[in-house]
Amino acid sequence: MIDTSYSSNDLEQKWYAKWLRNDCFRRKISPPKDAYTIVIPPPNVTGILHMGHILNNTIQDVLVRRARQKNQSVFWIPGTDHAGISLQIKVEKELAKQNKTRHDVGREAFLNLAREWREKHGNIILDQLKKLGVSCDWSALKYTLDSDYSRAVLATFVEWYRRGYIYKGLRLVNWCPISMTALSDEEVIMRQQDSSLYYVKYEIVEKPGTFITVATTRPETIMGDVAVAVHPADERYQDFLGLHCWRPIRREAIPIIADEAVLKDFGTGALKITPAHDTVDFEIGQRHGLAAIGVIDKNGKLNQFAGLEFAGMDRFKAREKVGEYLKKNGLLSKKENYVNSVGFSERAGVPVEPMLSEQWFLRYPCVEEAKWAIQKGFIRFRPERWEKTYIYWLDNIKDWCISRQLWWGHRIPVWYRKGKDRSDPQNWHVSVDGPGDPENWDQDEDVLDTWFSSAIWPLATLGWPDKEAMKEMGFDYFYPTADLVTGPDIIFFWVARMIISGLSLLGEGVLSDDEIRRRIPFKNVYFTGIIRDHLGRKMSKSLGNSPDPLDLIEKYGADGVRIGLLSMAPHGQDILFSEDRVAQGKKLCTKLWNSFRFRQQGSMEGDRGSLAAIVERIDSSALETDDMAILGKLLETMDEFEHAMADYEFNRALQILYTFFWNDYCDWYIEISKMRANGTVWVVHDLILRQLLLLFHPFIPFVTEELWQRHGYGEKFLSEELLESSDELRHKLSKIDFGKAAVMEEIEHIRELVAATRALKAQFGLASRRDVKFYFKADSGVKEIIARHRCDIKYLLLTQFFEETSEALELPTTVVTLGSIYMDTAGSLDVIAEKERLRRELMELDRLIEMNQKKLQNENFLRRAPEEVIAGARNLLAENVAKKKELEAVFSKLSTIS
RNA sequence: GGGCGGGUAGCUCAGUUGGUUAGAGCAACUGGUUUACACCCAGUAGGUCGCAGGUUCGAGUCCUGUCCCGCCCACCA
Repeated sequence: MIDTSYSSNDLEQKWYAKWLRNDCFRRKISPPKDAYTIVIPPPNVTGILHMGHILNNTIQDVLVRRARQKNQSVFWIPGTDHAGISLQIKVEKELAKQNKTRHDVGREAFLNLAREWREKHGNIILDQLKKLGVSCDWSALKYTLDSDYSRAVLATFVEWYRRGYIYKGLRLVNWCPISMTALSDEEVIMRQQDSSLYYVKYEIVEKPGTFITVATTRPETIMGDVAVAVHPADERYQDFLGLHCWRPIRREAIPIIADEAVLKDFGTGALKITPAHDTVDFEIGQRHGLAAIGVIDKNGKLNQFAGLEFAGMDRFKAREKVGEYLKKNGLLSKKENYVNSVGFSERAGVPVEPMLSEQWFLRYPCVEEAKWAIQKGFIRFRPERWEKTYIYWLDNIKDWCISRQLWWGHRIPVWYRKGKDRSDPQNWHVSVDGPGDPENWDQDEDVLDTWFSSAIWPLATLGWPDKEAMKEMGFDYFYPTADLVTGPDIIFFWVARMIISGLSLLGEGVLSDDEIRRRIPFKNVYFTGIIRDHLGRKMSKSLGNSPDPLDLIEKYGADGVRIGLLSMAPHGQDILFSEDRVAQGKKLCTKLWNSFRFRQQGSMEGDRGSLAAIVERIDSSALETDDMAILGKLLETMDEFEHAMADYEFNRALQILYTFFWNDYCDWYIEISKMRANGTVWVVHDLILRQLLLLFHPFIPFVTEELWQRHGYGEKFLSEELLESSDELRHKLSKIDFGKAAVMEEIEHIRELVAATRALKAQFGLASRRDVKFYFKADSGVKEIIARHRCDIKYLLLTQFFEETSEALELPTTVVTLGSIYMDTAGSLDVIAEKERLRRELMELDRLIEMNQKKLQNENFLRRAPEEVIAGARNLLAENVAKKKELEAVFSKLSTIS
């Protein structure tokens, strides 16, 4: 006999190693089987495993394992992402400890340090994933800086450049003064901030002594002002249009212009125009042919154009100083507290500086097709609502700044002819391999945004664009992938861009629907929720509110963690983490383990090496209603389970399995089988347990594999076993006639009877153990049913005495569908208390009866409600009336006693 | 400012297209070493389904309004 519990860690390590050794997760290009592909969202090499990864990868593993069970040819592609800025910052911090910057060591040495770091730490997260049991094909492991992957990234750049989607331009970009690089709009997060609104007076040149006042939150950029703008229809300022005013610092005359973009009712209605440091101003400047004067440098400090007094000063310090300066000179009419939104750098956590800078941009290709793919349902989002977010983004899409002033990443494959004008495309060389005479060229210093490389993840992991590699990886077979599992926070960063890349890069020309279907990178996107702590806060390192997943795995087993997390993950909703749920997951595994201990009580003889063998052993003539009911329930459970899984509702699917396993199988069927441990019963157990292992396996792969092997269910690994659908199983069990005896209903009634009687006993404060006598009164047709189950009933009620009576007894009673039960408390009946109990129950019955009567007297209801609803109401009424009659009979007898 | 999601038992959540008496787990309480499991079994209690209207024979479910909580987007400087 096995132990009452098991060591999850030993068992999990053992099976994972065995699965790998036997290539269980290896892809096989095997048409005509359907392919089922998932690309893992590549975790950052700088990251450590957190609860989000656990949830995300558990879901993928469930999908993938279930696809294998359905005889699909599975390919789950793992990999990691080089994490551009994030890793670069890490290495720079290391250098800073030695008081060095990356420039001190130089590009090559720096890259070597980064590579070393990645060698050392980069694969930790993969090992952690393995602990979780993920069944990726590790032979296909990809890293975004692998040489073939890098070539794919560069090829993408070159191709889009060739087609005119990539261009270099002088634009206002989001500049991070800490990381010293440009950022995309998506990497800027808006935050509310307490700041001040300065009202600054600009003197009119043509009317000395007259002022126009502007309101600004950024006085430190005044030195870059090139105009003051008002709304063309603003009556207050009509007289000033065409005039000039003095820039208050670095005094110079600047024009007063009119532009529609100015809001009349904000501040004073007059706006200072600083094209070099504000997006609106930049556009206004463009419209009016104004110059742009940059007064802030790349490091966030003011430059010489800010004037000697402020040059070299940090921008926030300068804000204060300029404020003081203005006040001193009587140019500050007021300063008020103000809350506004400021764009912050996602990584560095400081406000980004809008800055004029020459960068590479991508004008997104295939934007309309990318919308179409969703609108036509070629790609489906779950939950669907995210489609709106996606479409909205595409509708408002802006060109993507793809160059980064970093070293760690894919270096932009553009070379400039030495000594020539870099801004002239005539002097450019753009190719994957570079020019043949490299000595005459300088390569662009910048690298590409990490997300640029992530955008081709589903393509490049399958070998694209190398024809040979694509063939070897089975591109044509495995692409498009089936499901993508990720968080909605990266719809723009990643999901949308992958869709665009797929659509654009797998060919040119106008896309037909069929062509779109061929090119999309995935057919379904499942968006997980965000995991929060019990207070609803996002889990994060800085808050320290995230449990270490490895600790959880240590404590509850990977199986427990997986199932616990899934059970608290409602469809696409945020998840409040609770360790209790994980503990519950572990409990389920232990319970499953123990149900097999029970099975071992019986004879282990008989072939259970296959479903056919087990079915063969079933002697259908020996089956009793209990057996048929549990088998029927199994089929019903499988039906519901399949539906839930098809809808990606994992927690519901689990709940369905859980209820069947725990309540129907363990609490009921196992209990009653103790009364009749014969061969037939054990075969039924074998069948149920086999199916349970298969059904649970995608969720808890380890413990199910262990039990599968221990009980000799087959030659193969459970991980490689197919699972027949409920219909197929129903067909295989066709020799059993579930329909003829309404067996499930019969068992339901018996269960109701037992539960009600137990409750009756408990209500009288009688110890479960105490043997009490019971009588039952039932109609003639029903007596047989009770008689058939008398043995079970007696066992479950822990009584020696359960006999028929033909009339109502003056004893505590409960009325169920099959009849009335009376409990003989052996003279210790508290008549008063019992009458009180009955009175309360009768009141409740009266309420229900009245409700139903009213309903059934309503002509509209009778006319309009569907028949089965009316029939249901009638039944209910009849039942309750009968019940009331029974209880009243007892009640009146009790009355005569007292 | 626009959009989305949520408000159901003390807690975390289920509740298909409106239809029998609104469910589960956890926590609480009561009783149990019943020959798989105390990581267990049996039972009890706990809800005016955020609020107000409306549609309907019938509303947790549909409509309108409203109040909270959370998220995303947005150039009021």
